[in-house]
Amino acid sequence: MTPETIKVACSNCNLRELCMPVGLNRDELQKLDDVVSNRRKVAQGEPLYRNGDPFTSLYAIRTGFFKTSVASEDGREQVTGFQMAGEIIGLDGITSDRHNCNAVALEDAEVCVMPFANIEHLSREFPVLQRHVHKIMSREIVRDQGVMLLLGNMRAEERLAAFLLNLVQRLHARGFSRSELVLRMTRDEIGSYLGMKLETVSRTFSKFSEENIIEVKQRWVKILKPEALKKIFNPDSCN
Amino acid sequence: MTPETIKVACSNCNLRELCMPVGLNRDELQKLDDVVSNRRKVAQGEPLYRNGDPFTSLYAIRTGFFKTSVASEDGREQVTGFQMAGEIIGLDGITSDRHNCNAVALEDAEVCVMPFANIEHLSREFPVLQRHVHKIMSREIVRDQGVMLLLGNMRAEERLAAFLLNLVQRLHARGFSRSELVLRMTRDEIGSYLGMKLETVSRTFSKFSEENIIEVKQRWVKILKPEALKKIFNPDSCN
DNA sequence: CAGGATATTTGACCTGTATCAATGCGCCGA
DNA sequence: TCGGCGCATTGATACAGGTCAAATATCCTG
Repeated sequence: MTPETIKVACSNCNLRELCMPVGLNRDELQKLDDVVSNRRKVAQGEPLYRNGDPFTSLYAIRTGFFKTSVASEDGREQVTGFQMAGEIIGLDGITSDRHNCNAVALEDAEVCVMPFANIEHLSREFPVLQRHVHKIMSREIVRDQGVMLLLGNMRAEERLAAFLLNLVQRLHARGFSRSELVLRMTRDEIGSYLGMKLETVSRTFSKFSEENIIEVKQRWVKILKPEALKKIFNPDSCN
Repeated sequence: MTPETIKVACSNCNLRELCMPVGLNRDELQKLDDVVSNRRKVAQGEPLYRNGDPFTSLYAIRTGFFKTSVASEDGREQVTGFQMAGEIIGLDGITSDRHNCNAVALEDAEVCVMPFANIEHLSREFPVLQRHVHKIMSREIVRDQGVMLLLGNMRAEERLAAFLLNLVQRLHARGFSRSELVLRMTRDEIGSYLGMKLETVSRTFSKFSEENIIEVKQRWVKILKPEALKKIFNPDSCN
């Protein structure tokens, strides 16, 4: 094991097409290495941070899978997102210098720790990085608004179809299959994200399965008819 | 009309405790004046920007009331927020250099136009401003996640109670009554925001009214028992 | 000031999803 | 290899909120 493989380095990370370094040139990439202070492993089921924790850093996911969630004061949990390799989490903490949600690893994971002070410092020097940070935050806002549309307007089948299409699309961007996936989350967590009960999630999976749109076996899912899913998600896009 | 009243100037804007200038000192405030290129009036019902419009600027609301909304491809609209004086809109446009939602004035309004290039330029010079911009974006993310919790987990009464409490709290921060308000949006728009049908919104208003928690007459609402609303919104906070 | 368009309220009924409950599957540790 | 436990599936039933419809109130315009 050479020092290079141990040292934190965006400049030779294989996620650089998906993660913070998007669009940076070689020089800027070198500089970005300084932003990442170290890596941190998070075991399955363990929190990366919790609601109320002091905010210091953003995290770039190297490996593994996370969920973020908020809770109402009487304990109801809402999953606000599922994050995979190359995605940035922790943005919720900037407003109040404390985290405003929980981030829990759904499988053993490793993240790059990027102290936010470093990010701010460097993005004053590099407009490209500054712009990139702004885009990441804005993208999260747009994503959240898409979830609102889902939760506010769509029916169970539409929600699940949208969810599956979104997941598989993101996985495909990471080199995985376009049609097969292994869910890292429980039916309950899917339900929490989609605003439905776990039984409804299960029933909807079964329904899609009966209609030969997908094949399901517990956490393993194969998408047989992606167009059918798209049509459910967006009735107008038929043909 | 003196030149001063026409010239755009954060340094003597009466919203400076609520808007972009929060926490800036006199010097920084002077600089911030340069960020605002001009003002723009938007008549009731008119869009400030539309989904797909090129993104150039953020907007600080000086007067008036806006709604932002996204739409699914088959035309269903989801209101993603209501914005009032001192709030910043347009953040949705940063990711893709095009706006990703619609912003429509619900009453005659005036906004300060802040070209995003200016904001980025100046926030490279002033860490305080940089931090402030980041906080504004992060706050929007946290707000959106709160809406997800609302849409995913709460029942109609809880949603409307939360909505009213939030509105009246923001209005109070702007010097308005803590208990009386005039809704600037229709039942349909409230319903779209809260993920329920206009009839349900109306019924829920009537229910609160029968229980003497509020008094309603069309758009005019008086909150008689704020604690009762809080209790509905969060069953655990009772006493 | 009249008249039509728009927004709101209210009622009756229906449906999608929640709830409650039982069974089944699969993984992990002893 | 065998329990045991967490997760998933499936069924039966209930209910919150949606849908459809009609009456009423308000606002704008000519």
